[in-house]
Amino acid sequence: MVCQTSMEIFRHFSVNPERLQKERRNLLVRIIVPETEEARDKIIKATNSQTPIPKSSLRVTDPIHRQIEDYLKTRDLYYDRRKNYYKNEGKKPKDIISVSFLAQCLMSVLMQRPDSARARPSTLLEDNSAYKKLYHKNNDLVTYYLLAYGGRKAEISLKEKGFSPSLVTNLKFYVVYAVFVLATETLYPTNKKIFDLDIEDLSDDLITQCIELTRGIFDRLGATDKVAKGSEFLEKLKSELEIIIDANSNLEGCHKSG
DNA sequence: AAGACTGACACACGTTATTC
DNA sequence: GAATAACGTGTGTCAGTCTT
Repeated sequence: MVCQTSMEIFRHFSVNPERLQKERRNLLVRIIVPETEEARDKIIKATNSQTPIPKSSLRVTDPIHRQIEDYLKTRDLYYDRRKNYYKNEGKKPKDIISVSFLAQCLMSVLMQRPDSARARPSTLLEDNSAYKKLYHKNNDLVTYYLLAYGGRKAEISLKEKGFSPSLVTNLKFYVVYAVFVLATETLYPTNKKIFDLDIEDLSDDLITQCIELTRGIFDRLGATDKVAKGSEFLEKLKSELEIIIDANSNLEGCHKSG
C-alpha cells in the first residue's frame, strides 16, 4: 500500500536526514485526494483487491466502522480501523481498541459466544449473518462504546490483578460476558439492554466479582486452553450467572415489598 | 478423517525508561 | 549522556480444535 510505503520513507529520512543527499533512486507516486471519506474507502478497497486480503479486515471500510471510530473518539477511545493509525498519532495503547478486540467483545456479549471469541475470533466474522447481527446499522453507537469500554476495563483489571498473559486471554471474554449479563440482568444481553446502561454500571466491584466467578469455574474445569475454547465453561458460567441474577432480583423484590 | 484456522510461545529487534 | 534494563511489537512455528 502506498501510504505505508511513503510513511516508511518519510520515517527513514526523518531519522537519517544525511542520507537524503546521497539518495538517487526515484519512486513514482500517484496522489489522489478523494472528495469524501466514502470515496477514500472505495479506493482503498479497490486497490487492495489486487492482492488477496482476508474478508474480515476489508470489512473495516464499511460505513459502520467509520461511525464507530468517530463516536469512540469523542469518548477518548481510538478505534484502530486503519492499523497503527492512532499508534502513530501517539495515542496510548490502553486507549486504542483494535477491530478484532471490539469484534470479540461483541460476539462474547451479543451472541453469548465468549468461547468463539477466545478460540475462533475471525470465523464468526466471515459468516455474513453473524456479521450483520453484530454490526447492524440500527445498533446504537453507545452499545459499541460501552462494550469497548467494558472490555478494555476488564482486560486491564485482569492484568492489574497479576494474572498471567495466557490466563488473561483465556478469561477476558468470559469476564466481559459476565459483566454485561449481570449489568443487564439477563443471560442474553441485547443492543437495547446495553444501550440503557451507564458507565457507572460497569464498576470495579462488578468486574472483580466477575473475574472471581469466571476464575473459579475455569480452575475447577482444569484451567487449560482447551477449557477456554470448549463449551462446558460457558454452560457452567451461564448457570452460575443465572443463580446470581435470580438472587439479585429476589433481593430487590424484598426491598420493594419490605 | 483432513484441512483450515487459531492463539501460545519463543525469539529477534527496536524503543523507552532507568541507572549511574 | 552513555550504558543497561525493561518493555513492546512483529514474525514464524507449533499443537490443538472445529468445520466440512
